[in-house]
Amino acid sequence: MFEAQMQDGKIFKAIIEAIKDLVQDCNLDCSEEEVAIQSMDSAHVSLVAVRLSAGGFSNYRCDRPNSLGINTANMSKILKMLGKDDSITFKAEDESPDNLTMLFEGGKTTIADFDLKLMDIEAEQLGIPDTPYQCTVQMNADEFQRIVRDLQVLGDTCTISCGKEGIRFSVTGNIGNGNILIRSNDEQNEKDRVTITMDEPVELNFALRYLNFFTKATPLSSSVIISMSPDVPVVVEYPIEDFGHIKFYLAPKIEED
Amino acid sequence: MFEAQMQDGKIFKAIIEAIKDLVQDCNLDCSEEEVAIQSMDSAHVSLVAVRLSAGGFSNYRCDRPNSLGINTANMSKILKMLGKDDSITFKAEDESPDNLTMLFEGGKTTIADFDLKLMDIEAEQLGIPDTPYQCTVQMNADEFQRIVRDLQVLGDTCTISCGKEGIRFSVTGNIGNGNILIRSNDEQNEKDRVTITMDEPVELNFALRYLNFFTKATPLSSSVIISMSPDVPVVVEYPIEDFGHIKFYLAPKIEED
DNA sequence: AACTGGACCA
DNA sequence: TGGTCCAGTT
Repeated sequence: MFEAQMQDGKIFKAIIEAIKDLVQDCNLDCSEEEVAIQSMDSAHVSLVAVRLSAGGFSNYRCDRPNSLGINTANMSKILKMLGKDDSITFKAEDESPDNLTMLFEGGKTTIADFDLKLMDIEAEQLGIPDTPYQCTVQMNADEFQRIVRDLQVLGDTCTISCGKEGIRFSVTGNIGNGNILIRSNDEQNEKDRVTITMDEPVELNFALRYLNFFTKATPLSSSVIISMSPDVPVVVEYPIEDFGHIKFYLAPKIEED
Repeated sequence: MFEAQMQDGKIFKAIIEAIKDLVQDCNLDCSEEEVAIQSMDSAHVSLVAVRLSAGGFSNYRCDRPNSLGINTANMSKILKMLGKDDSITFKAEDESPDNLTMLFEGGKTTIADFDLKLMDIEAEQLGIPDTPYQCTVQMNADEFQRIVRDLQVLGDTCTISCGKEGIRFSVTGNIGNGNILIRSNDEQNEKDRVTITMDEPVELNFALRYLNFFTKATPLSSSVIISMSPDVPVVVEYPIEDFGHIKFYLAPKIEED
């Protein structure tokens, strides 16, 4: 038996909205410690990893590790029916369940329950090396979203350079070039603070198209954490309060000479 | 001579908006007691019945019963010009009038009047049995609208089950199943109150497409009254304060075996 | 599917 | 008056 209640259901809704453009089908990997999602996007370019630790749920029980294969578009359709302040209770059988049952509870009078048909999804095992990164930047998530959206009008590829003084986003395109520099600072209010932790400067190129997909997770977090090392995928992480995080991985473009 | 003034013209506008997707042409049946509309929808699947009692109008005079055949789309176009707080005064001749004249009066300075061309519409007489129903549920109209809209993503057919404890809306579809249960209650504020009056439980299937058409009448009323008996059409009624009601009838789908 | 404008609600 | 939600549009 798997059963877990999330008080603030819109967190789960936001997660599904954040990944559904990248990932068609994925497993909810439920264990005693967490509900996790790990999946390459449909084009096998980027990777999504979600962690919802058991401690964030108000009730959590998972007798046996289990993978629940969902179609994200269908899940999204059902979550459209989630009320403003509804909680979600997830339920599934232990042995190869056919359905994931979700209870939406809000006002006292209304209870909605939905069965989402599950599917078998082969779990490609994805080794994510947990190595330290050469540069890590924490900044406002809305600002990151705006930068990535804005720069897309100039070109497809964004150069992200991280040094002590700050992080720079640069695009070279037909109509012109652009540079946005975010300076490291120590603002009073956490929202505007920009924190940089680094050993050596790093400069890497990325496809703006994918960075834009990642920023669909912006509603989940006030800040975003960008981690880079030479020649390895960048990590774009949105912490999810009480639960864990959603992380996106994207390999750098190789410099064309 | 027929002449009637409706202080709050947007009630009539809302009625036309509510029925114009179902009914192309219909008669305004004017008598000493009321203005009534009765019509099957174009596909002859459902039935609309409106009653506006003479008492709701601020001036009412109907010398002779008369049927004014209108095209709802054209009526809607004229009503688009109704001002925010305008009253409407309807005027028509007794003997087979060619036009229905409508006066829109709001601020003291502006008066608009429009003549809508009338047409002859054969009045198919529609016997609506006025039998008591086995289950009657009164609930919030907005909530009913939301449920019917939401469930449409899961499938075409909705099972409505009414029992003592509440009313349940269920849909079975390809991507999964859904159940929304509204519990009978005795809320303080009338808006959230759910009242169930019943002899025996009833369970019937309906086309969500039509239930959705009916909810176009939601702006007319804070609550909706759903009445069901086995094997007869459901009645979805929106009371219209001071005037009467708009009722929709829809035959249940026969269980496929 | 994303964006937009419009409507309703707080 | 601003925010949110929904429907229509590209």
